[in-house]
Amino acid sequence: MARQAGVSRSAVSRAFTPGASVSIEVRERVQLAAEQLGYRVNRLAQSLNKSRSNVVGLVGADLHQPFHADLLATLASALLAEGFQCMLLNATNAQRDIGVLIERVLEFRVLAIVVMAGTPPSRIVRECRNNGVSVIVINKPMRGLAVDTVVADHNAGGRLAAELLIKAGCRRLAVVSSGAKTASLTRRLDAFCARAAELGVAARVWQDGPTDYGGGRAAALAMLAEEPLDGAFCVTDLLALGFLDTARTEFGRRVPEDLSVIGFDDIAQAAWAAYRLTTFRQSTEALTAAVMTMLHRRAKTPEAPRVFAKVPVALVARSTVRGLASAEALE
Amino acid sequence: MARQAGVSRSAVSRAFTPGASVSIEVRERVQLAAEQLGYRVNRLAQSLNKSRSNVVGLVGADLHQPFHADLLATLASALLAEGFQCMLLNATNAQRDIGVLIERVLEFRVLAIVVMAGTPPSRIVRECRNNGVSVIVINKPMRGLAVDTVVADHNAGGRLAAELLIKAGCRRLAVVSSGAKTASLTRRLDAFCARAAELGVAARVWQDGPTDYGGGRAAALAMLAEEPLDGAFCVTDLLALGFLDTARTEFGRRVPEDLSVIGFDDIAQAAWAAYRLTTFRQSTEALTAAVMTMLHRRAKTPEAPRVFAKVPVALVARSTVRGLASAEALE
DNA sequence: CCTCTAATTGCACACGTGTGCAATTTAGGT
DNA sequence: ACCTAAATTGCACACGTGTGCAATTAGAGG
Repeated sequence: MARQAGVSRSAVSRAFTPGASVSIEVRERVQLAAEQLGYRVNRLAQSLNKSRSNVVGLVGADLHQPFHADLLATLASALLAEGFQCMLLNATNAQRDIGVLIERVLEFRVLAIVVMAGTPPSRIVRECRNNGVSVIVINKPMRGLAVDTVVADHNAGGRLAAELLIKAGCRRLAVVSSGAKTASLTRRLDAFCARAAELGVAARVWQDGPTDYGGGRAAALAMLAEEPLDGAFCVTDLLALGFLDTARTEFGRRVPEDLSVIGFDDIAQAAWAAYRLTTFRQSTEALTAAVMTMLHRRAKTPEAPRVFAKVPVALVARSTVRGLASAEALE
Repeated sequence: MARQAGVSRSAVSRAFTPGASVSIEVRERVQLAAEQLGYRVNRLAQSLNKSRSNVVGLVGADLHQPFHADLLATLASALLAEGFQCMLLNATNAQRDIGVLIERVLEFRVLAIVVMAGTPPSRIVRECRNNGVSVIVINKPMRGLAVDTVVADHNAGGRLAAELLIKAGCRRLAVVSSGAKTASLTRRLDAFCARAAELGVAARVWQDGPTDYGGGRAAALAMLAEEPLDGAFCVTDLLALGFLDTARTEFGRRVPEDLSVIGFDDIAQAAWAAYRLTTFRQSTEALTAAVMTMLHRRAKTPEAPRVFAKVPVALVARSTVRGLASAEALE
């Protein structure tokens, strides 16, 4: 390659380095030769040399869930647009799994790791820090660990959900969650219960099964058979859709006349005509933007103190809460 | 590191190479030292040395669509389970976009590239071949290019859909597709039309808008206003769900009494109680398995002739075709 | 034409690993 | 105890790139 262009290897390197000291004549000669030979800079060698690559590890789970898929999509697009590469790690099993996956990606001297779901073992996180790999965690506050964190405002969502249902006249409330007691899910649940209690209404709590359509269905089957609920806050849209479908199909409940339902996330399916679910929008764009900001900040000042960003959620009023019309814009 | 264990650098390398010639004593000593120092083999250097990494590039698009997300999830899991790493490239825009993304990942000397959606420019494909990067394309037969291909049997699905609708008594048929005239979509559409024509029934063709819920909705709004269709084959579940919802909500059609609907893919939402859509299952597991087989074959014999695998689709009979009960198992 | 400065270029080293080759140690058989 | 074969180990090179340092060239000013 250097021979083909009639210059030294250094010249080639400089020709591909923006802002390096090369004459335009040499640069053109090199680029011509590269064109002919199909030459392409070797990122492996490059990264090896500076002992840091431009690869970002994306740790995810449950990609088959719409919200997770959306988050992955917007995050990956943003990273690619800014010149990073994405290494995908989708954990399937447990805690242990996610640890070994991160260890594998560390072998590539990644620039950073973004945790979209699941909890990385703190031993691993510390090891990342020692190796200069910044860690950014989404929707999971990790106490005492030196990681940048971005969370949606689950608390505000949960509280507002309680207010809306009670304002709609519901007095027999339930909150539907899953057996996977994730930080974000628990937060939504607790906020709802706390606010409902403040307003003098008790809420039945369901925490069992998977965090998906089937989980919501199971909750409805179990609870609606026992008592006549008139308001349910499901901590996830998937749970809400399963709950809603089952309430209608198996118990003949009319929504929102007999039963009001609120979800969380605002996945695409929530807007479908069969549901028109009232829910809270957790903006993947906003989360992604916060992540990108943190990434750049870390790149500039690696030793900066950890950052905590909170992204607001927005009520999307559709047709599953009694007396709350679509047109209404509550903040 | 070598010093810490009191051995040569070569010994360290061999200690981490399965089957290399090392005494167990040295291997243990090295592993102990590695533990203490937090040493981790550098894949960049390793790959640079053998001028080939164990990274597979995954080219996708429209990750927010359930089927694509599912395919990505199962594919990534399988690759990770076998020790590969996944680099995610989700193309957002056009043809051009996908080309530059692949070029970027080629700089990492990837082992292979799996195209899950979109059409890679043939110039790039040829370049991959020259660099010993195997290319595997899913659901898009590329004529004259040296790529391994795996496709689902869109043809069989389309034909069977026509037979089922006609057997159910439908005579005013429509087939709903989108403006994105993808190979797989076109294949399903053509097969449906051909079989319907063989059976003496004409089908109105809709090819416009995006390939999602909104596209199906638009199709329903336009067609049902004009003529009283009694059977529709939507080439994608998302299209089908949008079509079905709109037919019910906006036109008061009862499904399947007034109108029979068949989809394609069998995404999770198709099984939901609000829809119970009759569709064809395109198994992401089967597609993934075929890809893995091809990957191994290429790794063993790089110069082997191109392979073409066809994965069968299975009818999932639910409740949107008249007279076709869920229990029925039509092969 | 000379001198001083700035720009360009080449050399050589470092990054961390795998492996062929030769040297050394170990085991095994009599 | 000795000889032969096998196993183990170290040395040195290669992979492709970035960069400090020195050398060379170009340019400008007098």
